[in-house]
Amino acid sequence: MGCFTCPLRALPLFLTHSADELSLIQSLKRRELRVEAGEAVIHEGQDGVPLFTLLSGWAYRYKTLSDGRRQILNFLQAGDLVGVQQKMSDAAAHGVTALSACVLCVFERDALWELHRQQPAMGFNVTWLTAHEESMVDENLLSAGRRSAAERIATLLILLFKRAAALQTDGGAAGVPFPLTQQHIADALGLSLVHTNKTLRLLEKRGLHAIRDGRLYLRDVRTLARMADVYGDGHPPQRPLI
Amino acid sequence: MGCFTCPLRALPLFLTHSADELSLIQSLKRRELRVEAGEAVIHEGQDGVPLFTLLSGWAYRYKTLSDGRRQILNFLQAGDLVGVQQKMSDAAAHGVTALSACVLCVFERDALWELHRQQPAMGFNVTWLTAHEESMVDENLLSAGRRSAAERIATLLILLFKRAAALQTDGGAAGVPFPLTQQHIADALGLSLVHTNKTLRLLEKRGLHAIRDGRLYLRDVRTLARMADVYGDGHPPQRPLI
DNA sequence: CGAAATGTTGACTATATTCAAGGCAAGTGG
DNA sequence: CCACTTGCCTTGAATATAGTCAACATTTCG
Repeated sequence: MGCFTCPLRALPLFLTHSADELSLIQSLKRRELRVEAGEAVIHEGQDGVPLFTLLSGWAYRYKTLSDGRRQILNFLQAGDLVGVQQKMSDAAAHGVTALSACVLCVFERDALWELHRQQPAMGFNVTWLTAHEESMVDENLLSAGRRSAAERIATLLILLFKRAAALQTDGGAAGVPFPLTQQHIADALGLSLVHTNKTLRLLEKRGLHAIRDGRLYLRDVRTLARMADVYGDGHPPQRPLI
Repeated sequence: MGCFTCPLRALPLFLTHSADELSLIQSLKRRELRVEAGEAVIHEGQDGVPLFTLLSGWAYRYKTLSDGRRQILNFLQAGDLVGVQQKMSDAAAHGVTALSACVLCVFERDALWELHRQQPAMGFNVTWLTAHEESMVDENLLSAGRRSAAERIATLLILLFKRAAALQTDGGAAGVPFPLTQQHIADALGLSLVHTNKTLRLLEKRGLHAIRDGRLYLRDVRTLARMADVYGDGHPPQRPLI
């Protein structure tokens, strides 16, 4: 699949790039990788990890403790860059696993450096995407550290919904795909599975949201947003796509 | 103060950069900024934030909820880049406050782009530092989400100690500076002040660490490391300094 | 010296975890 | 086609970790 005709780029969410930039990206692309739901994209502690861009599907980054406790760090959706941190790893890396069937664009080993070297604007975009992902982890840390269970769930639902809606043409009017199980939600929010279930049911009974057939519907965004205490009412800004 | 004679660069922790690279950094530097302990470097939500490098002292990044609950995202020490995320802000930004008296190097407004444009290697280093900071937030999220109070404190003490020790010539043999109050520890770990105090006293009574006169001493690194379940026994890798 | 910030401790409470049991839906093999 | 398994969701009861409240000690600093 050629980068020039990549359907993702057609979305208004993404910035347009010059022909030179697209050629560079195209030249660094090695292949596409398909993984099924539940399969690992990167194993925790693995090295020699290439750079990927997630073209479609959902995945998550996570870390585990030696006794098996798992923390999901953030969720990845189409357009997200995967594997930047592994290139800089000093401390233990994280794993990446597919939540749904995914297609990834696999870049060659030194793509990260070539992007910076050949097209500084693309290097800047890598920095942008990395800083942007960090700000999502920041938000999750605020949740895990300081929000109540209900607030955490409200925050997660709103933020995932917004991101997913920005990838759709209808803006989420008919809900968005939602491939997470309650176990994923629990692991992302630092809650137990049982407590996650009870809190989720509570919010649903109050008419704030619904999850059915693998789709998420927000029924009362106003109340959810008040609970979550997140700003950024409008649409997310345009972002680079590598 | 000239970048070529910057005392920080003399430390073995930092990579050496070429004369061209240093000249560029020097040319982007506008001034030095001194802030006292407790003063804000960046206010939450502020915009038009310049890029800084922390030359000496400690600071912290944080986010707050509207009712005042605060989460410290990570701690900043000499050599850390400050303000990268604000340049990319879509969601709410974070604040940065000095923990001790600090000296910061202030860069001009478009320094981030000039670094990428004029010296791709320096652009790559910005990406490196950003990804590295993200991995520290990842680790803190693992703590807040999945570790017990004692484990969280053990993790924080070890990681802060290692970073601070790498900036000293004695490697931390006589302890390291430790300008945090228990309130800061609590806010970083997602614990209450009271519980933080009790847990800290417990670990100290067991002979694992001591905090006296604003310095941290690790008395039993082995046990702390086992509690924390962090890998990375050796010294941190060399890192770029901008 | 007095005020304010920080640290310490006990008693009580609450939020969230653990344990246990069962339900439902989808997939598999006889 | 049906029994059986498996994964995910649901619920109640008992328990535990951590939070809140309150009081006081200690240190720092003007």
